[in-house]
Amino acid sequence: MRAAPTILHLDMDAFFAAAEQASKPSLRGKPVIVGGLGPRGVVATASYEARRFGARSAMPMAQARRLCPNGAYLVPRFGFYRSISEQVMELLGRLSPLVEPLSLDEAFVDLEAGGVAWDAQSAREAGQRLRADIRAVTGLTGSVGLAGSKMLAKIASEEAKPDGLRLIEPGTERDMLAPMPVRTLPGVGPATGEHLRRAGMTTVADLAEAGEDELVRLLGKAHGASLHRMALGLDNRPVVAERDTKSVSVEDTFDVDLHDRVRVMNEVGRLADRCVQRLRASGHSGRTIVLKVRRYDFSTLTRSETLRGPTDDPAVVREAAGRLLDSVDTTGGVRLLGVGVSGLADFTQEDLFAQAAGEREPAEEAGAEEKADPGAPEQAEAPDPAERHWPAGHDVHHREFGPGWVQGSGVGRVTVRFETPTSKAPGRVRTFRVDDPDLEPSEPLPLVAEPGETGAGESGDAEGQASSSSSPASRPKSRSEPGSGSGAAMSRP
DNA sequence: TCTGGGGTCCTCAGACAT
DNA sequence: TCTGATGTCTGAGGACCC
Repeated sequence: MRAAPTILHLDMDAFFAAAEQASKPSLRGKPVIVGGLGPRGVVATASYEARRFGARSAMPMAQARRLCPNGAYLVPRFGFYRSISEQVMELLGRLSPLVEPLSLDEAFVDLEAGGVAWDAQSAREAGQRLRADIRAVTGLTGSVGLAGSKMLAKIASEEAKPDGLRLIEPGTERDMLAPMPVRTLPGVGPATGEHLRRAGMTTVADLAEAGEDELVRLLGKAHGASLHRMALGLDNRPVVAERDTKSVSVEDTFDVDLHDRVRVMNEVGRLADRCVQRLRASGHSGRTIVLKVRRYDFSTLTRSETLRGPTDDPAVVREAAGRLLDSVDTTGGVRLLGVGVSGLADFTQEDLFAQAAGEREPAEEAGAEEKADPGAPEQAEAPDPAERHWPAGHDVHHREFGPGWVQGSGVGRVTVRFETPTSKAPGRVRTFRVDDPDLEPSEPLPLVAEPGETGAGESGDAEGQASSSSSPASRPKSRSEPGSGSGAAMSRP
């Protein structure tokens, strides 16, 4: 084990929700929940205000709404979060060449490799500086854990939350870990936790005392042995800057279970095409095609087929996925379909397909929020091109009133709050027809004001209903938004 | 109104080659 | 030719993480 606490773990606090609050002054200090707004959506992130009502990540959205009926419910804007994440990762890169991103809002840094810290004192100073820099550049807060290993640094950042720093002094690790619940250790989820509880082990000290042989007997060789080492505070995994991708996949959960076999087959083809787009965008081809089917009763099965050689040909992937579907009984209904490719190789054919697909679906790269609506009625084909969708929380610009964001939409109306990240006070709310030609989707504004910039977003004083023009509107970037109809309940602060 | 999406890793079983 | 041991590959599923 490392002597000096020079592994840093950064975890941004309630990242998606905090980014939305920073972007929307009227939501600051209020419960904000980001996630899928469709009937089968789950919470991606709840702000600390929403957590006080019991809302949590991975909770069904319907349950969150019952617990926190006055919260603001927003769909994720991954492109926006990614741009903030890049700023944060750049700050981490100044500390060390060894930065291991875990997700948009989390990363490990080896401070010793960067030469910025060699003992507890210098590590603490580097951590404090980093937190101040993140706040200055993004306006958001992050929590920092410092320890001699990745496992302990992650536990430390969890303890530091929100907006804090915790350093685990060398030599104190085992005493600190001993009383903690087994679920604290990485790799212990609900199933393993219950398994251990039935064996009489509830704390990390119980695991350490049980010994490696007993844990291997209970959990298998790899898991048992690594868990025993973790329980002793031993973790020598290095910080790895670059990891090879092992698989690429896409999946869709449908708002209503699919029963029509032809529709199921069409969806598999569509998913195969999307998967290949991703595959090619990442510069890979792959040998093993995987079909995933979640049935009406939530039972999940996968079928896979390994080809003679790697491919990035959409027709080949589509055909293989179709063959795999032939071996699956879908009577009763299908809740989710997924297509993936693994066994990746580092080459790709001419990118003709990606080009063609890019022309069809220019918004694809922006992430999951841009995907086609999986919840469309089974009979319905492409939506009316004149119909515009306004996802809750997304930025818009009105020719007269300026920048704002969608507070909610439904029954042919969209409600917009006109404010920007630098507005001094919550902005005014106005409602428009969804096809109002003066209203356009827009890009997110910077969260932190440039030098010399002042607050904005309070322009105009015209009343409520806007133009009744019925001229065709230009199409918004996002093709659809599950649950945007009547379900995008928003607080009215 | 129960349970997303995109990944990784591990285990186990069966087929097959040596 | 048959049998058993062993290793490898493939396919399926479970658990976990963010």
